Amino acid sequence: MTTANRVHKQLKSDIVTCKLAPGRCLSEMELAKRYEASRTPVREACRRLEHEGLIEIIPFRGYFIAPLTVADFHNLHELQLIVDPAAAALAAQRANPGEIEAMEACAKYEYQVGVQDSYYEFLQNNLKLHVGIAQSSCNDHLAKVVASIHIRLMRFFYLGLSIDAYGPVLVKEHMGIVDAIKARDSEAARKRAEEHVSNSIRRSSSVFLAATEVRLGEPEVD
Amino acid sequence: MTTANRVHKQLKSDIVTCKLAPGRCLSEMELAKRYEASRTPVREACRRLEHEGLIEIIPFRGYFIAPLTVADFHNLHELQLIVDPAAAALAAQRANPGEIEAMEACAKYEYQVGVQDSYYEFLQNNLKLHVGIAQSSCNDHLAKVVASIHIRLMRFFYLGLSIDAYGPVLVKEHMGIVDAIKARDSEAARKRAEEHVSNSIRRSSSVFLAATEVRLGEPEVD
DNA sequence: GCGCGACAATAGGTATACAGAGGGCACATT
DNA sequence: AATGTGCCCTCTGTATACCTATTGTCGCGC
Repeated sequence: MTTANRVHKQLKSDIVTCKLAPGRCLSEMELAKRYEASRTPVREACRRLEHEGLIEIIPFRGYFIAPLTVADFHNLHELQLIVDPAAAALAAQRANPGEIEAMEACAKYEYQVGVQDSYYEFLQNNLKLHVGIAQSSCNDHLAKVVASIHIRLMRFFYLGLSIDAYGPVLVKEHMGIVDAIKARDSEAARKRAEEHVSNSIRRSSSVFLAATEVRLGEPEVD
Repeated sequence: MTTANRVHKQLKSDIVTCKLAPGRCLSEMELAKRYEASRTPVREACRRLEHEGLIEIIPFRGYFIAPLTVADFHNLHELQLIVDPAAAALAAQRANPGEIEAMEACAKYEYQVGVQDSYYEFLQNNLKLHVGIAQSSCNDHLAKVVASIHIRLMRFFYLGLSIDAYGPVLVKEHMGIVDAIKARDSEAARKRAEEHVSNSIRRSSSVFLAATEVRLGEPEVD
């Protein structure tokens, strides 16, 4: 593992989990100190994260943790609604038994309302499930797209925008998708994935609309 | 324009147009000389291209122009079949007059059979059309995905795998999509885009199957 | 008092020196 | 003669010094 890889991994984790607030401004030196490395690997990590949409770089100005906007939230969900159902349909045709088993394990995890750690654990499982389904499509390019979308959406989730008493419903929807894949029913998998994403959008938008874009995207005063 | 940007742009162009053969091995110094820069911006450009799927980096070993495989060709088209029709459908709802005008200009370009330069010109217009439609969807994330897919597919086209007497048919299909967008007919746009991609796959696969994966992915002996 | 311009401070961009990992070649041993 | 081991060379990864662009501030002039 090179230093650049390590910094990338740690920084990515800190951004996705919102330990580093959206909109916050950072300098290379600051990051170098934080992760105990020199500027070169930090730069490399940041460039990668820029491409992943987690950091914005303004030449000669600085690095900013990408703000979370209502538009992004909407567009990411719109895109998810396009690719996730398609991935589920392909997975139903191509997933191997081991992959299906892994999906089931992720799908049945339910968070305990009010317990933050279990919510974070749930988010990790949720990511693994969605990405796992996409990987089972045997299409790496599709899997990359799905993973990229989900990573960006997770930041909204980590901000607590979707913490709610939806636990049992989510498990039910997740299991429904996995069951369809297990049954090799391509169209059912597509339909259930589509409904799941639609429902997620509906569920989270009510919470999300309460939060103003300004609050989310605002640079941290520090 | 920074040096890194310039190198990225030039190198990308050289890879997409297959001036640098797929599978070819390159060193940082080699690239630095070729583009008259030092290693730092070359590294940055290469890392970006790695993320774009045009270069493969093996730690401590070297840089390779990403090989073209049958699997990639298939997977990219499969993904295109998922996102392109969706983008066209959204474009029909959201494109503004200026964008539609630009689409029409690209769509009507027809290459002259046998004239290589006109084929290359056609490919550029083809890229602009597909990406333009995606951008008209007003969903940046979707547009990025569409652009990424098309850039990778272009390498196959530049290898001459699809040079054929399909010119008039292509123009007709392209115009069909644009007309549907212009008429704000979302479902027609989706359907025509889907048919267009399907047809493209069918047309190119006959040519492509003749070329063996080995020949394409083989590292250049130099 | 307001505005324009120059300068200094800051921070990213680039070049380069240095270190460490991998592979290849040569020599020795079996 | 073949194989294994060890050294060396090359090329990537990292650190750092230097360059340059941007921005904010200070001062002068209108």
